[in-house]
Parts: sequence; structure tokens; C-alpha cells
Amino acid sequence: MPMQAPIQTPIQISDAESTVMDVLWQRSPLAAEEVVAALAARQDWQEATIKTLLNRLLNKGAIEAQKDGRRYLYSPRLRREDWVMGESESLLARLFDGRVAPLVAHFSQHRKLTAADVAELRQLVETLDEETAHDREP
Amino acid sequence: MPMQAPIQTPIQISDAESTVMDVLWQRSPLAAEEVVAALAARQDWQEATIKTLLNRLLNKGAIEAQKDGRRYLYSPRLRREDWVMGESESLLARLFDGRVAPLVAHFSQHRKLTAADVAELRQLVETLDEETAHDREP
DNA sequence: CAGTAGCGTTTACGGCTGTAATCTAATTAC
DNA sequence: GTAATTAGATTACAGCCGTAAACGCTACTG
Repeated sequence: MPMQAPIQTPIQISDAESTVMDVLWQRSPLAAEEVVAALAARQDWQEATIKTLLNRLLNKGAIEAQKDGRRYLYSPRLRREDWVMGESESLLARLFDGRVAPLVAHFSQHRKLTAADVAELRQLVETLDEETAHDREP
Repeated sequence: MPMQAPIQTPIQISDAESTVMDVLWQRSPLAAEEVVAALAARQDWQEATIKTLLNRLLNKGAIEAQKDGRRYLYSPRLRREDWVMGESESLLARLFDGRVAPLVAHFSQHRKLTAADVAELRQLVETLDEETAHDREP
């Protein structure tokens, strides 16, 4: 029996699908009914819609299903971190020459950075600078 | 005669369409033929494809056309900056709670920041801090 | 044992996308 | 002035997406 191959074609998740993934990323494995329940608050979707999305995610290999009696329990196969990174890199590549700094600069130029943002960024940069220094003089 | 209304429904640009927009953002107004010429290098598209995209962009109101003899000259109506900001904010909202810093943190955690990135970010943050200081003590 | 309820599977359908080919009206070329 | 070229407009068509409804099988229920 061939082993489950690792994800290679970076799985493409649609917007609606990612909403379902969010639920499973939060907690899994879940039965379809539980996913429906979890989404009832946020989305105004019919149960059928969610079933469709679960199925599409299954076909795409983004989630997997293990039998539990007469039903299935679903779990993510795609990790949220990986998906987030993929989406982010794609955006940066398309809009900012693939780099992070230009994005931050763009937000700054349009005054979209709050004081909290700046503080957080400074903290981050300081930490990173230390690490770099470490690399230079171990 | 009513004035051309400002863009309100944040125009949705598809991937292929944005490639055409890129040409017009670079230089405009341009005739369709010039757009085709500009894209010949990068894209392996038939002329018809580009005409379709120009038409769709027209219908969406992302570009405008002014008559020039027997043909049209196309110009962006949507500014690149606005589009970039829209796309970026949409991604941040969906993945990073709408804030920039968590995105940077995510890249940092996955070691996707080069030394150059960090340097650039530090520079940015310093500048921003100065501005903030100015605000505090004018 | 037959009907009902529950769960997953299949089908539906209109809109957007990628990718063109075809049509039509105007224009330029013999 | 009739033919060929050209520019834009219309039509095409498959695949993905949002949003479901309908179908079919299995398991209780009376």
C-alpha cells in the first residue's frame, strides 16, 4: 500500500473553503455535523453547502476523513501555517517583489500603521538584530 | 451630464487582468496593440486574449478608453496604489487579524527574512519612531 | 419488516476566469 | 469601387466557486 504522498501541488483553497478549514484548524477531528454547528454562528450557510465544501476539500487533499461508525471525522491535512505562508508569499511575489519590507513601507506611506503596530515591529526588529549579531559573533 | 462617479465597489481584478493593468500602470494611455506588444515578451497570450481582458477591465471600470481615430487608447482608472492596498488589507484581514506586525512575525518565525529585509525593516521602524516622537513633542 | 431519519455522494446552476476564435464595421489598398 | 486588413465586439467553452437541492444507502423505530 503506497504511503500518503506529501503535499506537493500547493493546494489551492478557495475563500469559502478556508472558512471551513478554520474550524478544523481550531479543533479536529470533527464530524460534519460539528463543523456545521461551529459555523452556524458565523456563516449563514445551509448544511448542504458545508457538506459540499468538506467534499471539495477532501478531493483537493486539504483534509482527510477517518471512519467513525456510520460517519466520518475530518482533520486538516494541510497545516494552517503552511497555507498562510503560501498565501502570503504569493501576495508578496505579485505585489511587492517578493519581499516583506516594501509591504510594510507601503502601509507606512499610507498611514495604515498604528502606534501599536510600530511598537510591535520595533520589538521584532530588535529581536532579529540580536539574533543576527549572535550569528556574527557566536 | 453626471460626473464620473468615484470608484466605490472596490473593483475586483483577476490575476490575468492584473497583468494587463501592470502594463497600463507602467505607461498610459496605450492602444491595444501596444499593450499586446508590451506583453509579448512576458506572456504567451494570443492577441485575442488580451483584447478580452481589456474589455473586461473596461466593463469593470478599472480602465477607461478614449477614442483616437479608429481605435482606442486605454488608461487605468484604478490606481495601482489603491489596488495594492486593497489586496494587502484583504490578505491581512483574512490571515493576520488585519495587522501588519503578525505577518512580519510569521515570516520571521519561518526564517523567511533575509539580512537585507531585517536591515530595511529596522530603518523603517527608526524613521517611524522619529515621526512618532515628533508627534509627541512638536 | 417497512418506513424514517441521518450521513455522505451526486447533480445543479449561474457567475467569474483563462484562453481564444469568430463576427462585424470601418479603413486602407489595389 | 471592390477586396483585404484591422480594431473592437460578440460568442465560446471548460474549470473553479458559491450556494444549494436531490439522491441513495445504512441504521434505527415502531
